[in-house]
Amino acid sequence: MVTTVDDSPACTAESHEPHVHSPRAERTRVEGAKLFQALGSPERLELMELLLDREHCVSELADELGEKVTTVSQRLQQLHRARLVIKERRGKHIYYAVADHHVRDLLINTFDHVEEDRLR
Amino acid sequence: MVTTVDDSPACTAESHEPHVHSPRAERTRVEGAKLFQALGSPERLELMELLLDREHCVSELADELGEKVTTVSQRLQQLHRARLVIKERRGKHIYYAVADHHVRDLLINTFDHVEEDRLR
DNA sequence: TATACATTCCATGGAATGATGGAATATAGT
DNA sequence: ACTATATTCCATCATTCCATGGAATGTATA
Repeated sequence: MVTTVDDSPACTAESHEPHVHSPRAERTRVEGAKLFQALGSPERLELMELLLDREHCVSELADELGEKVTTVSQRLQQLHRARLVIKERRGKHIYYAVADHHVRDLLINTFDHVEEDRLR
Repeated sequence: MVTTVDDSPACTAESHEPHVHSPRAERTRVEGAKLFQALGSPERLELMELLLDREHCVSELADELGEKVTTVSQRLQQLHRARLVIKERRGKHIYYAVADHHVRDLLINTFDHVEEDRLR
């Protein structure tokens, strides 16, 4: 059964119900899309997963994943552009970490959701 | 300041701290990535936004957005493959709706997050 | 300042994505 | 069965994405 917010009459072929909609700003969609797009690869999700545990520097992540440093750096920058991670230089290293608890929750909820979806 | 879960010693150039990590299944990342990837475009987000209000049939959405029906249909199928929407045929029309409250929450939280991020 | 190490910048080639038109399928009404 | 409407399927073409190598930048230490 399809769950809807209201139960206004369905559209007909001839004339569709005029739909009053209070849209988010175009910019919200564009930035939201960037955020989702950045999370839309298993490789970058794996980085986020490691960062959920604790901060890591670039070379450490590259080691742990068996990837080239430049590759990992590019991925991290993508996540950083989407404001999903923050970075801080300390000495020779640059440490990346999950940006905030919103992002943390978003990831954990989504992982849980996907895993529980599999049981049904 | 970078917030971390623990405060284990930082990595050094010579030897990185071995990092014990209980990873999610590879499949979780792959499916999670598909979900995020599907949401990773302003056009598809606009569809989801309309569907947050109520269910819509394909032609209705195409009308409302000024897009070709085939284009909208393809976008909807992508969202459907990622289990973000469900569909139901009633007569000549096929109605799409947001899959469940998890998806609804995910979208609303993310939109809010992006909008409030802008204020800082 | 010279050297080593960590990270980023930049250009490139190959793969994946996405919009689109036209054909195919499904459903309802005559 | 025939017609009209709604949606999807399929192939194509242009765009975008992504990993990678090599150069450049930044930092610490001798």
